[in-house]
Amino acid sequence: MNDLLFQKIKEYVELQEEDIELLDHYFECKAIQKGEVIYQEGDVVKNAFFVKSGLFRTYIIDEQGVEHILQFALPGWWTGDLGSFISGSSTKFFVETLEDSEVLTIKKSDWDNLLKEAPFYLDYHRKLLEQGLIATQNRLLEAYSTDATKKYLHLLETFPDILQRVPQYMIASYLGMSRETLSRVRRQLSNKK
Amino acid sequence: MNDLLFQKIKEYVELQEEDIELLDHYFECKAIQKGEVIYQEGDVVKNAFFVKSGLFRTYIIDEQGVEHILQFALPGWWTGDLGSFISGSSTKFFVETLEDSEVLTIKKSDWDNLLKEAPFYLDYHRKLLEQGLIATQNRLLEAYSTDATKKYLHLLETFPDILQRVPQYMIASYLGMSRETLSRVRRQLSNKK
DNA sequence: GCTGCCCATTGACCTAAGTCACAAAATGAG
DNA sequence: CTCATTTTGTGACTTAGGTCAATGGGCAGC
Repeated sequence: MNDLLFQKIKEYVELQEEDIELLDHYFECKAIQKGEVIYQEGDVVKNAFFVKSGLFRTYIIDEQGVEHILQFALPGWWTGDLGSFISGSSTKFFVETLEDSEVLTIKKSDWDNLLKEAPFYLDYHRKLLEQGLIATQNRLLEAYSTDATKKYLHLLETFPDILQRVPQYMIASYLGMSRETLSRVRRQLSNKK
Repeated sequence: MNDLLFQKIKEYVELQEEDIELLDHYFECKAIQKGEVIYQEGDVVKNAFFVKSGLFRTYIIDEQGVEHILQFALPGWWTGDLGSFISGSSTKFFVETLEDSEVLTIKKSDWDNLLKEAPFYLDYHRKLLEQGLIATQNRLLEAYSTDATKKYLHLLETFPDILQRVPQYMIASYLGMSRETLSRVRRQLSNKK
């Protein structure tokens, strides 16, 4: 069942019985194996993905061939590429599972219907966007005003368990530093204790 | 009149005659002098601001007392602090005019009414949030994957006129570099030509 | 036409983080 | 259990960009 989705939506808006039926109608559950790349650079993203279980990463490969991780998506989060999904342009991102995962997917046309038909969904989506924008702004400020150690400590506070689930070099990429730097940050922190 | 607001909304959704009347009813025009700080750290942001003319900056002051500019707002843009406005929490930001400006303001309760009563407005706001989130994600990736020269060149492409209107040290802050670095980047670029 | 102030430039030096290269763990497949 | 692959740790060195301090230019107010 799609309990997690309902629960997450309820954090923002009220849900009636018929709303739940509508969601059940539109969303499809799908299992995805660890290591699968569900979208890559050049693709047009035609589905939205709600993570039901497992873990995803979204990353870009720059001109020098270096990966930069934009997002990890844990259960209850959305993943994909909003820009490509909305506009139909091709994406610059790669979206990949880091663990065996389950997602709820909805295709673009159904998504648009849902937004049109279901005010509660529009409202939920809007509030989610607001939160997403605020969070991304904060990350941008962190990128500009904070050194490597503080970025790492801040991540530990906000996602204490991510370290257990993701290799360090991906954490480093997410934080915008080299894996060597993260390794040294960790050593310094453990020496201090 | 509020033509610019109508025009910007029309970029995303259709507007009927009665919608325009509704907007006229809710929004108030206000002139703000150059150099005025309309919100500062600790305030609760109680209005949304649509820039009709002039120029704003939104910045933060970090623990070391250094300013970091998050946004310049040109005519047709919104400014303020979304997080504080939505949640009623106090803001970490300073919002300041860089030129004599005019804004359309709307207070929180009216904003909420508008979202409730006017589907077109909800839709407009949603699409604006989507664009904002995409743009901020791109800036974050740029911060992590691009050197000082490329960041500057990219800004020149996207806002060719901003340089004429804003002191260089603010551009540097917006780009996440020191004013000295920006100065050297500019010298190198002019030497190359 | 002065006087001050703000801003940009420049040089000298410093430092955080990146890069490279290699070694040591850890993980996982058979 | 073993071998291969992935991931992490470390040292030596490089580098982009930051910091500090001094200089000079532009322009507003008088």
